[in-house]
Amino acid sequence: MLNPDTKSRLLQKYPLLLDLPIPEMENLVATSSLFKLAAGTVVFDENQPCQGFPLLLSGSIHVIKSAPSGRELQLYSVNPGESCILTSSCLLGHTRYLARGIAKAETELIVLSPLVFNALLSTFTPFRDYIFGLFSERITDLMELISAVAFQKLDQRLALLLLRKSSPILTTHQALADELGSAREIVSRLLKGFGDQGWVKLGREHIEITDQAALKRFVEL
Amino acid sequence: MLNPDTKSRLLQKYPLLLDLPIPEMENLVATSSLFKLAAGTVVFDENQPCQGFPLLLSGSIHVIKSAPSGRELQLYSVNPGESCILTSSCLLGHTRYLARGIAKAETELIVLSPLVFNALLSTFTPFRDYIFGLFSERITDLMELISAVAFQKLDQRLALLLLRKSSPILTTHQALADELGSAREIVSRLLKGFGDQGWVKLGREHIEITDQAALKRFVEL
DNA sequence: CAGCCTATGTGACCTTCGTCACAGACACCC
DNA sequence: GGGTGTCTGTGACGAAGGTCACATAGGCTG
Repeated sequence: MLNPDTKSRLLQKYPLLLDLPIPEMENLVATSSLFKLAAGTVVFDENQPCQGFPLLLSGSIHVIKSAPSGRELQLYSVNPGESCILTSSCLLGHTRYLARGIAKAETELIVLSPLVFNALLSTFTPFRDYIFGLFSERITDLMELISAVAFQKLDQRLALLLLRKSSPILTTHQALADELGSAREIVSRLLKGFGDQGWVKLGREHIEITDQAALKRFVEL
Repeated sequence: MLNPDTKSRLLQKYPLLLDLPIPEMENLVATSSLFKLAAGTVVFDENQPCQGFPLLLSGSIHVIKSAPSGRELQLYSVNPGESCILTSSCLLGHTRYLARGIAKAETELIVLSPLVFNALLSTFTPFRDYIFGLFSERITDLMELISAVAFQKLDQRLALLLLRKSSPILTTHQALADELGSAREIVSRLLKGFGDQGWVKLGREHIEITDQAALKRFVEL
C-alpha cells in the first residue's frame, strides 16, 4: 500500500503512469509497497528467483556479474525512472537472475508483483512501449560492452569510464577495477600513466580530470 | 505478397501466427515477400537503418560484431522460428544496427515492414509475448557471453563451443576463432592440445569429439 | 601522538594471447 | 600429374594484464 506522497513521487519519476486507468492505478497502489535500502544492500543475487519488478524513486542499483575468482564486472546500472531489464527478462522468461544487483547509494524503490507487472504489460500500451524501449536501450549497451571487453584495451576503457563520470571523481581504484572487470593494481598503474601524461590529478579516493580533450583523443584512437 | 505455399511454411515455423485474426493475416500476406539469400550474404550491417523484421523459414543468420583490427566475435545466431533481437531493438528504439548479420547457409526469410511489425505488437498479444520471450532469452545469452569473454580462458570457451556443436564438426579453425573473437593460430594450438589429450580427432575442416566427458569436465573446471 | 585501517604505489614475475612468418598438407581442377 | 588455393601446424617473439608481495601514505580514532 502506497501513501499519497509516495504515489506522487512515483508518478513524477514515471510520468507514463499518469495515463493509467483509475482501477489499475488503484490496484497498483493497493498491492505495492515502498522499500528503503541502505547503500550496499544486495537487491537480488545470482540464481535467485525473481520477486517482482522494481521502480526506482531514488538512489541507483548496479547490476554486476562476478567470477568465481572474485573479480567483478558491472553490466549496467539502474537509475530512477528506468527499469531493470534483467528483472523483466526473468519475469518474462520465468528464469532466475543471473547477476547480482547492489544498491550503490541509499535507494528507495517500489516493487510491483509479477501479477501487476504482467497485467500492466498486457493492458496498458504505454507501459509496454516503455519496457520495450528500455529493453532495446540496454541491449545496445550490452553489445557495446561485449565489444569493449572483447576488443578494447583496458587503458582506453578506463579513460572512457573516467570521461563518463563527472570530474572530481570520488571513488577507489578498486571500484573502478570492478566496473571494468579488472584488477586494482592495473587500474592504479594505468591511472598513474594518465597522471604522468598530465591528463588527471590523483588523490586518495579522488580523481580530477585535468585534460579532458586529451583523454577523449586517447579514447577515439 | 506471399504465395499459399510460402504462407503455410511460415505458419509451420511460427505457429503462433495461426491465431492471427483474418484481416491482419491478409494484410501480412499482402504486404510481405519472400527473400532467398545465398550463403555469405550480408543481411544487415553496422550503422545501417533497419528495414523490417525478419521471419526465418530456413537457413540461419549469424550476428557478428567486428573490430577495426579485423577480428570478429559472434553475438548470437538466428534460426527458423526465432527472431532477431537486434532488429527488434532497432525498430523499437528507432536506432541503427550496431552489428552485422550474415546468412550462414542459403536462407529464406520473410520481412515484415516496420508498420506491420508494430501493428502486430500492439494488437496481437501472442506475438508480443513471443517477442518478449525471445528478448529475454537473448539477454540471458548476451550476459553469459559477457561473462565468458571477461572471465573465462579461451581454452574453456573453445571446449564449450565444440560441445555445443554436433560432432563431427565441419568447419575451419578460422571460423571457430571468429565465433570466439580470437585468432586462428590460437584456436589451432588449443585444438592441437585437445587432440594430444585424446579429446578430439582433427582433420581438414573436420573435428570429431572422441571424449565428450573429458571435454565437459574441462569446461566445468 | 600512537595505532590502525584502508587506499595506493610499485617491482618482479608469469600466463595468456596475439602477431608474424613460414612450412607443410590437403583438395580440387585442368 | 602439376598447379593453385585454402587450411593447418609451428616456432619465435612481444604486449597486455594478472598475481604476489610489500612499502608507503592518508585519514580517523582513542
